[in-house]
Amino acid sequence: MLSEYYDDPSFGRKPPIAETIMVEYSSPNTNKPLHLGHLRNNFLGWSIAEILKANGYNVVKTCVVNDRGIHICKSMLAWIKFGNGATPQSTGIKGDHLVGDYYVMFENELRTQAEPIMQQLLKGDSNLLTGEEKIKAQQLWKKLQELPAGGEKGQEINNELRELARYNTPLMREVREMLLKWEEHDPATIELWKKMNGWVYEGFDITYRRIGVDFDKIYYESETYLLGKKYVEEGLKKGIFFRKEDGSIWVDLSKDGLDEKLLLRKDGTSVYITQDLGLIRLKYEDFHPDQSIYVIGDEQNYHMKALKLIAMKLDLPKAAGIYHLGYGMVELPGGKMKSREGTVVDADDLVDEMIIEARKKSAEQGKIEGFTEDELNQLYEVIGLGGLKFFLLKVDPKKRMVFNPEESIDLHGFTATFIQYAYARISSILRKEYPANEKSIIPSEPMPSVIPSEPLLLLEKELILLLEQFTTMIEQSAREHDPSVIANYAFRIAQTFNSFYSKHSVSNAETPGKKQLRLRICLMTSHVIKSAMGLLGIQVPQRM
RNA sequence: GGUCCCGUAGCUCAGUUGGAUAGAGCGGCAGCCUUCUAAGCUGUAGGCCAUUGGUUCGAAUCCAAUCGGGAUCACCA
Repeated sequence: MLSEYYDDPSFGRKPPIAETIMVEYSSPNTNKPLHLGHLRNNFLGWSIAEILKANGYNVVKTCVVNDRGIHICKSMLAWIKFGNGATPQSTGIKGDHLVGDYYVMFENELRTQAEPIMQQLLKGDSNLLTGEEKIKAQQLWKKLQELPAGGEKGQEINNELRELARYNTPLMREVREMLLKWEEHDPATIELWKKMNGWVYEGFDITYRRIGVDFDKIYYESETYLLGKKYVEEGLKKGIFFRKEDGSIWVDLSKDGLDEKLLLRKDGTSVYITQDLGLIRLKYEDFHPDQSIYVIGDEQNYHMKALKLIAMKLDLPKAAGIYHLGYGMVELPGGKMKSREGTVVDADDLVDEMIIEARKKSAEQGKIEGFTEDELNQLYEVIGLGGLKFFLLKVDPKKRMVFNPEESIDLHGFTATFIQYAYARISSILRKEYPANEKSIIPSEPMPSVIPSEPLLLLEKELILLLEQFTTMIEQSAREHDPSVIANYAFRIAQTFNSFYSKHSVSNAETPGKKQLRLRICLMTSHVIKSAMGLLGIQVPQRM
């Protein structure tokens, strides 16, 4: 094994096969900047795509941007009301953040407007409401009177009342009007929508580039949200779906353990799942994927299960190849992230912080001699960003995880830095042995094939056995859709190498044969580390 | 209430196609830099694998129940 692959940077990867897999991930809304949860999604999606490529698949990375709907209208309305013509240029604020700021302003204003209505409702006075809502509010209020205060049920009703209050504010009325205008292609509304979305995309681009994430194809919901209706008609004809008295169209999934699911509103407009069905077809026409992986939070398990079932019932192409990679929420040590409490960790801020921290810690280490300013900046980027990616990818995607800021910037233990450090040490050895090849670290002349006469030492053997497993790991991580398999593996390699390194010398090996053997082990280890980390989207430095 | 996921060391996590003394990292304690980078290495303490019952020669792993945590069940997306 060693003599065959020691100098093969692509060791572990498989030859291409004629099978296409689409990986959909990231899929942001355009009313808010990216946050910590999105980072887990992005890193996961990107890494899974790489892992599948390493298994020989043809991979198409896609992103479905949710660029339309009431949420973006909220930002637009707040901008009209409070913006005074502010732009990213005039304020110096990154586009996605600027738009996000107006979204927050909208929510604040909404709360202010809803409060007096809520107070009225709580007094049992629902005269501010009309029709069905008035009746509903009265019913809710009566129920509330019968319940003990502070109970869970009471809280629920309270929330429903609050929803009613919010819904009936002038602000919500305005924003709904705006959405209607958008749907009627009102030129001014569309223009503003395009402008503000444009700002968001500029902002997203910067973030994506920075975190090293990209896509082969981007779909916009504004272009796809009307798709899928004809499949509903089709399903209706085939008798898979049914129509209720009010005209809405449903599918009964109770035989499959789910409930009835709405597919088309009574007014004939589509819902989330309708456009998803359309998108399946569109994706198929564009790329003919054999499998389609959706990287979406596990709170959508139910939705994705329903989507797949319906697609199978409709006999959409490759419906059986739909796979939902549902990942758990990222929580903070104090609990969930809540925008209301301002505990949302912004993606851009977090990346900045990680890099600053990398700089600080490097200075503490006192290891910055002999680097140019550019090299240092690049190194901090590699360490900071790598640390963040590794932290989010090292745990099983399916599980909820706790993001501890202090732990995430740690450079010791089960971290990217630990592995990067091992790589830098190997590079240092190889640099010394092959000074002419500092850049490539690959010797220009093949090493003489020396069959070691001495038996392998324990750590040499361990390391070789571990290296041999790389192919298996790549297979396993793809099969389980789990980059943490690779992260764990890379760590074990680095760990074993560090032990080996401190116990046995390479350049001053006991015999020339041993030296050749160890050089090969080193070379191969460095290739495997670089390759494994590459699958996670993490770079490794020659020196650090 | 129905469905689904989770519960392993003080903390964060591996291990779950059943197999030998349950593994890492952090944190604690004790050591190691005149030899290839100490962002490292070595040693040590710390666990009734939520609980109870079952299947089995054998269970952290499979089954059931219970307790605790979470998600979801919208004419929202």
